[in-house]
Amino acid sequence: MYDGRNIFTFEKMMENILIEFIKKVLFDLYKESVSEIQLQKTRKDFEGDLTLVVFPFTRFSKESPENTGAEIGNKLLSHKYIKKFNVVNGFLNLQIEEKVWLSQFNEILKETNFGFTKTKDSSPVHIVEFSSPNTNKPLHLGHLRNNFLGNSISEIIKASGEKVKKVQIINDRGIHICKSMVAWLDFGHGETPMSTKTKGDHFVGKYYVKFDQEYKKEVSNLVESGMPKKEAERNAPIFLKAQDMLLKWESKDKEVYDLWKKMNSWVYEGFNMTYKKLGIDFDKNYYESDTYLLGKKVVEIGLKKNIFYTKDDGSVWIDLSSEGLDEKIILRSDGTAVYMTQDIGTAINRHEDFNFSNMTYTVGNEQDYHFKVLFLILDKLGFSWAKNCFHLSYGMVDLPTGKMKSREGTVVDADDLVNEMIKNAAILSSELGKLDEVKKEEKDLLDETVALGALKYYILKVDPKKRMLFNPEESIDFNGNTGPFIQYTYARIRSILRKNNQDLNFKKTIKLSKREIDLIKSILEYPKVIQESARSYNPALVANYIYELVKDYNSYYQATPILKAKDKNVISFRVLLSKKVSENIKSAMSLLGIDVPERM
RNA sequence: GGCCCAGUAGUUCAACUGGAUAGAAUUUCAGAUUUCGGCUCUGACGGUUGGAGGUUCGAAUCCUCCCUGGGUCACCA
Repeated sequence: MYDGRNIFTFEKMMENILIEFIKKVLFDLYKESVSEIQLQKTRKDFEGDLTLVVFPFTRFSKESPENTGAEIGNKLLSHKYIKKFNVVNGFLNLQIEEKVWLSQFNEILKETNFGFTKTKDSSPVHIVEFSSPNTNKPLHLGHLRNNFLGNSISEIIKASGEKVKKVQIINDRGIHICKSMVAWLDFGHGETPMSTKTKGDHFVGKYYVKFDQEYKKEVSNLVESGMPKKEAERNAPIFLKAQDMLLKWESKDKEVYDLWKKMNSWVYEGFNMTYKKLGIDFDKNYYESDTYLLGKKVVEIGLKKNIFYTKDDGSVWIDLSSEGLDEKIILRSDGTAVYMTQDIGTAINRHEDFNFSNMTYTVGNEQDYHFKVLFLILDKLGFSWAKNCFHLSYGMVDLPTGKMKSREGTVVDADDLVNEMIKNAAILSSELGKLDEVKKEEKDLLDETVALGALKYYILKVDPKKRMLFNPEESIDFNGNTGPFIQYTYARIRSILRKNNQDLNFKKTIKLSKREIDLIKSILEYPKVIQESARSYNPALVANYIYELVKDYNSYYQATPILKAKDKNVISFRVLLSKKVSENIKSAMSLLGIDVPERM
């Protein structure tokens, strides 16, 4: 779906030119028309830029891979871009003329948003759903992976040339909210987030926990007085109160509704603080309390098309057994909507809102089955866009102690974690003492930038599909493959740029070192990384890319004087090269939702 | 139990989607600055890619069967 765009990627351009030439050479040599040519980047430990795999040609060359490679290599030398070649184990490594790299570097110097594909009016709209919290408790570590992923993939898809709308569906209704409400009425004595100086979502979360405690107490009391456990669980007074409250809510009982609004507003206030700190925003929020009624629409469509059927008790179902799945309920016998109903409704609603061509749901992999069914149903209902819906399914976040379990109190709270990280960043930066003359507010901001950089990078560098381990001790480590390591490299380049006070012009006669060619090659890879990362819904590719780039640069920096180089021409080139690296770092980090500091 | 996903250095992650001698980080050890920011750089140690077969020029990657861990199969979301 990303085909057909004019993407400025050096590799692609190069490949197109060379592949045609290679085909011609092959035909001249062996009278064979080969359609598939594998041209890849040369691995670092070999000499060369691009590598042609020659094994497939031995079939008709009737020669050893080595001889075949040499034969082809000799012919390719006549191409003006090709300087040298070598053959190792049947891999033909081609070395590109230096001036090609230099002229490419000159090209991208003119680019302002290098790597990004501009969106046009005609660009497709892509909806990305993420976050989607419940309003009965604050965000935790799992939400952080969700938010970082969703936000990052949105930015990446945007950079790849699509229009992106970030949305979330807020689960603001249901029995879980009623539990918090009941507990607050019974035990809250009218206290509020303001009166207790508590963040709203934590405040409401406290009562959700309180409910659970009371509920357990009541259940065990009932069991002690002789009631069977199951019965006790259904008849605990506080539980009955919550159920009653849900019914009142659904009938829009004014008192209940007002309370619900009040408590939700506390939660939203808390969420907004967290989102703001995380640097995350949405183009549109959907609320379950608005969308749960959409189910009716869905049911009508489905019944009319004979895709759904009604059981005797009035519940509505779909039979997916012919697809290897099972029967799935669409509407309860009492006419209320289930999760699936409302998801179908919401999807339709969103298509009406945005006329999107793609929609991506960022939701944990425990819901793989749900989305498989959802997309299948949408398809059966005849929505052509159903095939462009995608579940960005990500693995769970584990702790060194194992799984996060709310019952065992091992859930890592998002706000706590972020604050902890900021504290650590502050300690570390004061130890280093490089910012002693910087103002307090600026320092605080910096600690936040570094802390969030560490956290986001730590989480985003791993493949979303994979379950990951969150080690609190390692996450505050700022050495090695970490966000702050990258930020530091950026700050160091910025420091050079501040110090340089000459005009930046260099002659094309300049001689490039191997490290410089490698850096130029790395810079040129960026557009491809964006496309690849968008196509595979994988921000980790961007993270890996930055890390490689930064490692290469640090190594270069260590070995090469920049401002202290021999002549102005060389200084100019090296400063510009550094500048371009810093721009790529900043740009790529922004795709991960990470800021980079001028100094740290 | 059926279905789905994962298993790679001690640990945490990579591997350009079937290509070369499986790479980084971390840990441990040994080194580097009369130089632009040492949160830096260079090197060493560390692997039967869970196991067994198969496919082919070539497998961590594809197929089959096991083993291990997780998820999911609700008129919950």
